[in-house]
Amino acid sequence: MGNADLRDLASIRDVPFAELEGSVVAVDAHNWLYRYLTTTVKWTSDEKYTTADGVEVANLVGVVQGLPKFFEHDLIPVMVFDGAVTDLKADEVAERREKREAAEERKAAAEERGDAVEAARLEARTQRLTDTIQETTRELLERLDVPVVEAPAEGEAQCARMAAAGTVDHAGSEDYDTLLFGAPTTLRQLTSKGDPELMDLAATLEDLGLDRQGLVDVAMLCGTDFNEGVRGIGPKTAVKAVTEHGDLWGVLDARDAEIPNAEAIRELFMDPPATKVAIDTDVNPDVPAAREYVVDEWGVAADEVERGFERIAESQVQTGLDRWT
DNA sequence: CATCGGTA
DNA sequence: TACCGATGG
Repeated sequence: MGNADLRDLASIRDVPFAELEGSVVAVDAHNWLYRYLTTTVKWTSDEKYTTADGVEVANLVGVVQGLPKFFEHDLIPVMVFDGAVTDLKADEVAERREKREAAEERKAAAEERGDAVEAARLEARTQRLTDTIQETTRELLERLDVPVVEAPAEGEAQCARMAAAGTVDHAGSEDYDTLLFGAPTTLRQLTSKGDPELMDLAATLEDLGLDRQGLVDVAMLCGTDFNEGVRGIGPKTAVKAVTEHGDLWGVLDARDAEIPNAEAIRELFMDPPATKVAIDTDVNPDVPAAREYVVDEWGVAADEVERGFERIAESQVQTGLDRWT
């Protein structure tokens, strides 16, 4: 499950926002939202982002605080939602559930002994995107006129294929799967401060002397979301081995190793389920409607979102003027 | 997910 | 060079 190994292999460089102006980015919505649910909620009380009915609304705050970054830099976000969980990922999902349950137990224990800080920290690990969260996020995005895409399966894959097809300029995600799914470029760190990072597929392949299939094979040897890696093989060894033995099968033969479902996983990375879509990039947020939804309909404290809405409105004025000059 | 200290 | 467990974000 360690695909952080890919960071060592990928060609990544910082790019100033100025170089990205006008770009359309297919953002993995789950990934993006998750950052806000773990960071925004983390150090605050549960009640603050929960309605009287116990409905989680931190996502709404996250969206309002997170989107201005795109608008202010003249980037057009396309939010891509996950579809069905891939069968192959069943193991991984089960593993996550176990981790989550373990974290929930520890959190309960922390609460028991009155350790609020520890409990809050663990809370972050037990968060997940409920149906309500997905639904209210979509409703808000609709009011902000942000394009939304439903992926047939992995959101990451859909983002990557949209980038590969030229439907968007870049994929946007914090992790590395988009590289394996074939995104020519992926923007990372769109949520944090400072300039984003651009992960470049062609440059990566050039550096490693591999083709895309070779890169997928390397990743599979190191371990991906869908398979355990081969014991004793890390990024360096994997590149050397694939170069030497030609492909995944050659390496597995030589080492007398096996990867369950290797054929299917390899195919999944090379040609993942994704749908062709057209994106309307003429985005005109209806800020009053969005504010009404968040504040009046869901009861989020106005001061939590006011600044975000202001920033969105201001950036619209800006780009509106730009269009006439 | 990133980083780190420590081990094999 | 890889693996592991811990930890902060």
